[in-house]
Amino acid sequence: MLRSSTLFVRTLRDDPADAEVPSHRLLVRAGYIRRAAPGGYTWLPLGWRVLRKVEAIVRDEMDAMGAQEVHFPAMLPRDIYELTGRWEEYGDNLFRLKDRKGADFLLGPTHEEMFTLLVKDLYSSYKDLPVSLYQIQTKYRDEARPRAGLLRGREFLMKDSYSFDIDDAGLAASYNAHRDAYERIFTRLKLPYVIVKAMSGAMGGSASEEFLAPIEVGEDTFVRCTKCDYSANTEAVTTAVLSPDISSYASAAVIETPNCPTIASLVDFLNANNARTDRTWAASDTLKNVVLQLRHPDGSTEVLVVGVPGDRDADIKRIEAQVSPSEVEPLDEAGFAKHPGLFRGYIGPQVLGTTSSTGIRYLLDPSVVAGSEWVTGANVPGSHVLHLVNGRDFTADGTIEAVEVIAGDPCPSCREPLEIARGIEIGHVFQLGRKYADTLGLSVLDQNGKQVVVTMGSYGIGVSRAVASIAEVFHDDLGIKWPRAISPVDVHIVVTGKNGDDITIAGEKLGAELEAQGLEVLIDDRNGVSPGVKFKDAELIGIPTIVVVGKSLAEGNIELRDRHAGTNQAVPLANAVQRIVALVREG
RNA sequence: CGGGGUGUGGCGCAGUUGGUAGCGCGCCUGGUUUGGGACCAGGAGGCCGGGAGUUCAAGUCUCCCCUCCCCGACCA
Repeated sequence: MLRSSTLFVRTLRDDPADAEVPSHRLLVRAGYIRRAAPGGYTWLPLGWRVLRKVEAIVRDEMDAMGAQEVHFPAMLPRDIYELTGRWEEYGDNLFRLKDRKGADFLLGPTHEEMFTLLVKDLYSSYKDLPVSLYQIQTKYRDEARPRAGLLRGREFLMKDSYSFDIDDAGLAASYNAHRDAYERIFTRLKLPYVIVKAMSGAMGGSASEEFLAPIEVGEDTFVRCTKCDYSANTEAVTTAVLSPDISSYASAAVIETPNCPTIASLVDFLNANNARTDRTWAASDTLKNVVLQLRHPDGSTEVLVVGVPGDRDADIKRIEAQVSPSEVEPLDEAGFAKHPGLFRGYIGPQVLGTTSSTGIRYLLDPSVVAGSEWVTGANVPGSHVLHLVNGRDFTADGTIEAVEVIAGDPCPSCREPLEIARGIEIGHVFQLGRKYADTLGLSVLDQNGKQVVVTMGSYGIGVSRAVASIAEVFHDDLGIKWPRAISPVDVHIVVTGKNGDDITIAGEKLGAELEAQGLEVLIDDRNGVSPGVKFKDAELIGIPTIVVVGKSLAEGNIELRDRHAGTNQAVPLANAVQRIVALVREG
């Protein structure tokens, strides 16, 4: 039985000034964690219990799906990360250190290399596969900006697992097994989640999904459909292509548009000098050509123009995700100087494209559909062209998802409006493919005696982050409200008597009986502490079931308080054990 | 890494034109209290983020560095 009188904890009456988000504030205030270093936290007894319970659920489900637990060192030699180029690639985010001989080491930010090499070390036949391995490990990343307590630290606990298969079908099965296990884990943790499509980045084609807990203080932005179950990271959203709204089939016509370098000035000019009869001109009638510069990994650069509807902004991050590993930036003055054919504000698709006069690659956002009609630059200062039809008057080199996704955009799956929300990434499942196996030489003999490169998946759950996310979801103004499965104990008994009186004796006896039934009990046995203080502490600490043994004992009752529901009911002491045990067992 | 803010006992804060540090909570002792963060009395606890400087004298002024928080960049 944990006793408040001796438990190593101190609750704070005031919010710590440096904590902004609720989970950070409450975990510190209730005595679960203490900051020990920039981005590093000490787990106090109550917090450590919660962390271990989350860990236990993760372990239980990983074991149940057939993955096997291993454990690597956190401190790893440089040469292994040199093999995949990640010693350099990871940049400043990697914690590096030297041993006494001057040899380089790092603190592992993730362990793909180690797992790959371990399997290579031990296995060499298709008969050994598939296999899934995992560990629950402290990870180190020298984040540019640790924040929000446990939500983004520089040292954190993560479950990472890796699957190894002989072929794509096997990988898909391993991937789905992990995905299912993750759903069970987050369900048991009572952590709400949405599974969003994520970018698979440079490797291309591989499936990648993130588990996000929809919480406002989260760092990830995602969209979800208000009607169907579509959801995606904003970078990974695909545009719903609608049929073009063609109002006329007039021929393209160049008109003079002096002093109209921006979309707004152009629209105003058209409405004043070239009004249409059916409606007014709008920004969405115009085609905006955004000039970008790609910086390729080899250091070379390439100018790229992206065409988007004039009422929408281009989302550089989204574009970048599709051209990764190349980097994207707007073309600067010096860049424009090298392309005299481009007149800023008057650029039109007639001079764009790899086969055009400029030879500049030209891509269109999918919302610029074939057959749609636009007002756009005439490639002469002070002139625009009307009725330019995609496919009739110009073509592009292809499409790229380019516009900034906004609330109300149509869902790619059902066309209903999308909404935008924030979330915390609590899990990620990813079909890695053969990237690591290739570079590290992990292959096995197949049934024909031929070497086959193994295909891998990698899967992560932020364990310490999950603790914070749960506190983020389950709290109120008074404190935390733990879900039963991960509460530091099952029952919090508040005894409001004085040492040695009937109330204290009854409370102690109840605690012992509950413990005999296998429950974990915290009893507030502090002497001389007023009931108000004990109630406040109990609410702050947030054990889901609070049992008050106090003045109602005179009528033979105890009080059963439900921290989640906020209810308080009198229960005869004689039935207390049975009632409480039933409550805890039913979860 | 850029912008803004911040740093004074465990926690929250005050500290004037430079004069040698204070309040509330918490903690200790004694007493009175005991159903919603009690009261009285007496205590302990601070290199005022670090360093350098100006000055007879620096929490306070100057310079450099660091921390934490927020926004952005970054983030398997």
